[in-house]
Order: sequence, then C-alpha cells, then structure tokens
Amino acid sequence: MTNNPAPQKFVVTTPLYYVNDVPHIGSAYTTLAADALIRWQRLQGNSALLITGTDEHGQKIERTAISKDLAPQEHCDQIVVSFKSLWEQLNIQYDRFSRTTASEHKVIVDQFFERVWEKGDIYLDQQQGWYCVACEEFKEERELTEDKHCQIHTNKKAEWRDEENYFFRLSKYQKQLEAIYADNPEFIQPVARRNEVLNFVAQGLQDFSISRVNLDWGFPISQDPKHTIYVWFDALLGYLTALLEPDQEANLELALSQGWPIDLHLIGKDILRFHAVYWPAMLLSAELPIPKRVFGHGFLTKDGLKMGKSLGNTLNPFELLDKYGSDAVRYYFLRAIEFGKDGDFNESRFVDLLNADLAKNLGNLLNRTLGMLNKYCQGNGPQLKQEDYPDHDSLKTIGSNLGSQVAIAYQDLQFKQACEAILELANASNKYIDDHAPWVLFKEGKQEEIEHVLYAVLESIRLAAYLLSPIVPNLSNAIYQQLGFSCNFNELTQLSAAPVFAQHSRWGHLPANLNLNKARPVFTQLELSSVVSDS
RNA sequence: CGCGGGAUAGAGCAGUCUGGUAGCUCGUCGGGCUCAUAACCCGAAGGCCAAUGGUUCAAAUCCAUUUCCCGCUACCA
Repeated sequence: MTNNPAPQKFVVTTPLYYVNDVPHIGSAYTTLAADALIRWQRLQGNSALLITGTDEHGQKIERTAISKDLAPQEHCDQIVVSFKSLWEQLNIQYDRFSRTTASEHKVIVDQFFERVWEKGDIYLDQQQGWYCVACEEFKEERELTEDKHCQIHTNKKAEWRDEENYFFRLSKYQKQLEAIYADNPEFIQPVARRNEVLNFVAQGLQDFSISRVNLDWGFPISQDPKHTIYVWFDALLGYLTALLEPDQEANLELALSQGWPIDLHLIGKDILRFHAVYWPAMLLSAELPIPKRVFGHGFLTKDGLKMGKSLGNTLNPFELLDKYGSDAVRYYFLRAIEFGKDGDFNESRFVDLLNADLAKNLGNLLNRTLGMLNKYCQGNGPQLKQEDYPDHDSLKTIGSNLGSQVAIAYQDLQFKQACEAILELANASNKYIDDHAPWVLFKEGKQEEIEHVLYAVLESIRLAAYLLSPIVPNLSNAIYQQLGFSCNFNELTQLSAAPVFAQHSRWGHLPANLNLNKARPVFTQLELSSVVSDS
C-alpha cells in the first residue's frame, strides 16, 4: 500500500499523551522505555524514528481549560511545554512531537475519514444505550448489573442515552481481526495482554460511535460539521501525521510512505483495546497495513500502593529527576521492573539498586582498575589482544556471548534481563581482579600478568558501558571518556555506522595504547535523604 | 460465576509456557583482601514455592477445587 519505498526505518511510538494535566511518572515510564529501544536501534546503525506527542481534543480538555480560565489551545500549549521539558530532563531523543491540534493533522484526519467514509464503514444512527458517565463509555446490557449499574462503578447507575452519532462498523471486521491475531501471534504483547484482547474480541464486537455532538473542541466532520470527531479516532491518527517531515506537505499518502507500518506501539495496558482492536480495524477499513507490534506494559505503584491524587502519593517525575538525574531514573525503571508487568517504586530500593549496580559494581570497578593501571603500569594502557586469552578465560567467555544475548533481550523488550546480563560481566570482573590479585603480582614483579588481567577487566567495563548506553547514556559516556574514547552516546551520528557496532559490541575490541584518563568516580553513590514528596 | 494481576528466604523479585538438584538483588552474621566510590571477594543463616486433591518415576512448574491480597470509582501509561 505504501509507495516510494523510503530507507528502512524502525519506528516506535509512545502514546500521544492526553494533556489534561502535566505529565506524570507513568508517561515518563513509557517514554523512557521507548527511548532506550530507539537508542538501541541507532547504536546498531539502524535508522530509527521515535514518535511521541500529545492528544489535545475532547470535552475533558475543554472543561479543564475553562476551569483555568484559558482558551483550550492556550491550555494545551502550556501543558505541551511541560511535556517537552520533561523529555529533555529525561534525556529523551524523540524525533517527532505530534500534536493532534496541528493543522497538518486536520488534513490527515480528513483524508483518512474520507477513505473510511467511502468504504461505507461510517453511518449515522441513534446512539441508544446505557452510558456509564464514570467510564465515559457505552455499556452492553450484559456488562451491567440487573438494576443497570456498571460493574466497575457500582455506586453509579448507568444513564440511558439517545442521540445522533456517526458509527464505525467495527463489527464488520471481527473475523479479519481474529485472523490477524491468529496469523501474527507477535502482534499483541505480552502474552497475557494478547489473551485479554482475544477474549474481548471473541465476545463479539459492537460498532462504536466516532462522533460527538455539542462539542466544540475537536475536528468537525467535513461531511456533517455539526459533529465533532471522537477524540480517540482523532488521536490514533496522530501516529500517521507524525510520520511527516516537519516541513512536508500534509498528505496521507506521503505520510504513509515515510515509515508505515509502524514497528511498535508502546503503550500502557489501559489503552490496549484502542490500539489492538479499534485501531487495526480502522486501518483495515482504510485498506492500510496494520502496525507490526503493540506492547502494553504494566502500571507503576508506589510503596505497593496505587498512585493517585486522592491518596496523595503521586511520584513527581520532575522532582525525581532533579534529585537523582536521568540515568538513575531510566535505569531503575528498566532494571527493577519486569517490563510488561506492574512494578513498584520504592525510594530506598531505588537508592540501593543504583548504588549496588552502577556505583559499586560497575563504577567502582572502573575506578579501582584505572587506579591499578596508574599505580602498576604508569597509566599506560595494556598492549594485549583478545587472542591472548584462552577460551576458558571467564571474562572472555562471558563477554563473547554478551552482545548477542543482550541484543535478544532488547529485541524482546526485556530490559531487566539485558541489565542483569550486563551486570554479570561487571560482577565477574570484580571477582576476576580478586582471583588474580594484581597487587600480589606487582610485588612479584609480574608486569605482563598484571597487564593481562587489567586489559581483560577494562575491556569488560567498556563492553558493559557500550551495551548499557541505550539505558544510561551519560554514564556510558563518562566510562568511555575515561577509557580514552572521544565518542558521545548522546550524539548518535558519530556512532551510527553499523561497522562500529560490530566492533564495539564484541569483547576484545579495546585497542592498545589507550589514552586513559584519570580515575574519577563515574557514578557517585546516592543518598536516601528526604523522600520525594507529592507535588 | 464481572475483568485483570498476584501469593516463592526479613524485604523486593525471577523461575511456571517447554515438569527433573529452589535462584537473584538488598538486608543480617562470619571470614578474607587492600587496587578502589566505607569498595571488592568468599562463606553462612534464612523457603514444607498460599491451601487441598489429582496426573507423573518426578510438580513452584501441568490439571481441578479453595483461601487470601491488589487494581479496575481518573491524574492517568
């Protein structure tokens, strides 16, 4: 369906976040995971595009703006600033920030709507049904209790609604969707999420309303301007708009040629249904290919409790970043939590984990090794090569397998496993030093052996830093710089060549005659002082 | 019969799909080392893997039943 084959590009999206309020930790979580993936792609020399943005229409936004005595657009503009600022503090390298109020987006939405309209999949009908205001959703009879209460909101009775809406023929696509799920088992991940969707679809799909009346803040439907397009229909299309280059003409075909279908929609589990059911159906209707993968990750809790304003235990991402820095925050959420499952934030665990892994295991390892080089080798880099190590050498063994192991983990979004595997090399290196005791070798005057040991360790540190760079780019920079490299993991152009990846991801790459820099702690231990408070 | 997630050492978790000596991090206790960010290495204590029943030569893992916990009432990923 796409024309003009553009260079192959790995495209990942975060949700377009709803601008009802300033960003919260959950948005940060999704986004930092997406960023790590994109960085991993770029590290390998692949062309990659990270799409994020904001979803700005809908009644809720309109009401929020009014309550702040602002025009809706002014309100959105303010919130957008805070999102962009958070992404900057989190060291997110996004390529597109797609706003659903952008003028290009209007064109894309019109053109897409037109396709679906021409297909005959949109029809006008009376929306009749039980509406749960708390859910903002129409409910099936079977979803309600006998006295018409929503099962989630048992304290609120569903309301009978009867209004004119446009509908999308979702029901028409049930069979096709089921075939897609069956033929593409990788489409919805993780498996538990996939099962939920399968279950939902198997119960039968109902057409859903895609327009609202009596709502100004949204795109009017060209065919019938008193209707406004339902916010979700509009928001999902934001992914398409985002494919356009910043100064490119707004045109659906053009957008599609720039990287469609998208490789991965990274989302929270709450919006899975929209991405795994409604969105593919909309695309089928428009005769477009569907995205390759939708991954619904888990939710975060704080100290075991759901975060919420009512509980007053929200975790302010800005404060967290101010206090600990982007690397620490990125590392914690990717390392401490099984991606896909719910995970907990606990500040003392946060400090423990960061100190144990980054400050002590890896950071101190570099520090002690460089210290010994200065003391025992006058700071000269060892002059050895991979071939000088027997195959049973523990670091060589672990290091040689690490690159491919970590590649698989990143590919499967198993960030935790990637971190664990990498840290194992650091751990083995600390042991390696103790086992070989360079300080003893020094007293015995065994200079060559000292260099032999230190090279292996230094190389292991380098490899660990390289493979961790998608997650903790600043730390990796600091390590690489102390090792005498001049590259910068935040400036990907210098590292984007595939041959570089082939070399750097292999154990044994460290060249001789390194221009080693002075040993300085690359990651200072964190202290648990006052607990990050509610905003 | 609402939907979903969970119950494994003091704490937090992996392992469950593809049955076969129960593992990781932090913490605790003891020892070692001295190159280092009070770091690093070694060792130990600590688990009837929620319960019951079943399948099997063998079950944390498969099947059945049960108990308990947590979300789903919006800031929401």
